[in-house]
Formats: sequence, structure tokens, C-alpha cells
Amino acid sequence: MFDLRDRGYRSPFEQLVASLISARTRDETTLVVSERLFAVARTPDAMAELPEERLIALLRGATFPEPKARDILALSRRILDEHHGSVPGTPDALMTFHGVGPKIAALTLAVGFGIPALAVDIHVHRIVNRWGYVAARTPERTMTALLGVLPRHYWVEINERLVPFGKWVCTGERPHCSTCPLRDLCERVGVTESR
DNA sequence: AAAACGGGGGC
DNA sequence: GCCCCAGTTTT
Repeated sequence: MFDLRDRGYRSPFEQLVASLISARTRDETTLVVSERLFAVARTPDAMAELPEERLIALLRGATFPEPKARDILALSRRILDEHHGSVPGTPDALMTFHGVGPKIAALTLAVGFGIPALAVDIHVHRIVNRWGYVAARTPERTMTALLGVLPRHYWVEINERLVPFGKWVCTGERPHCSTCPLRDLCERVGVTESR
């Protein structure tokens, strides 16, 4: 998902919604659409009262505005009905919402609540494999491996620092090794892609 | 584990 | 027209 904390305090609910909007969506788009939406509705109550057509219009520009509008409306109502209006603070509860899977759940917990949670997306998977610390074919297996090795204290850091690092520096194609602050690390562990 | 799903923006 | 995008759901 999407870390909005550098734009002022954001509630777990806003973090959850922004995370849902960010699925398969570029960061800049997520930011613009989220801000536009939160200017109108920033709580489950306000969100649940939004007519679906209005919400779809507010989400225009994001990917899949219609399915996301339905998901956001449905989870807002369920937060009101089943959770006293507060976003639940466990992965299992979060993943019962349609459209919320392991990554959105983990990032909502990590960024929204500050609870240790690990979401190994494609970027973290690539970096860890590149470094050779874990030889895992899928992000799921990389996550399992990291959960067994990494102190909980660092899980939040991975979500908030390593993912952006993978997006902007340790990219899939043409990694920016010449300006990478961790180039020495790569050379130490013998990563030959370093350029 | 792999395919399907849902689309908007950039080149 | 083609491809990517802080993913989730269904085969």
C-alpha cells in the first residue's frame, strides 16, 4: 500500500482505503485519488453514506474504480456493523473484507497501526533473492523464510523502506547500482549484477 | 502454482 | 497497440 504519514496523520481507516486504492496502481495516482476522496470522506461513517456513483466518480483515475468503490463501501459498512466503527487490528479480520489480501492487510497493520507485520511483495522478493539470502521462487516462500529469520522489530521497516527501495533503486530492469547506498553490500555478498 | 480478473496511464 | 502497476480471487 501506500504510506501517507508524511502528509500528516492518517487513521488506520484512511490507510486501509488508500492501500486498497493502490492495488495495481502507480503511487502518484494513488496519492491524488486518495487525497481527493479523503477531502470528502475520511471515516467509515462518512464513507458508508456516499452513494456508489459518487464514490466511483471520486475514484476516477485509479485502476478499477467500480470494483474498488464496491469494496470500499462494503468494508466501511462492515466496520460500522461488526467492529464498532474501528478498523480491526488483526490480519485475519482484515482479510475477511473482499479485496483485502495479505499485502493490504499487512501494510494496514504496519503503517496504520504500527503493528509488526510483513508483506513481501514482488520488490522485496526480488531484492532478497538478488542478495542471495534466501533462495525462494515465490514471494510467499520468501516471506516464510524472512518470518523465521528476521526479528519482528524489522518487519515494519521492510514494508516501509525496502519496498520503496526496490521500486526506485534496486529495480528489476537496470537497477541503479551506481548511486545505490547498498552497493558495498552487494559486492560483499557477491552479487554480480552490480554495475 | 497458475490463470483470471479488473482498468487507467505512459510511451 | 503494448506493457506495467505496493494485488486478490478463483481455477
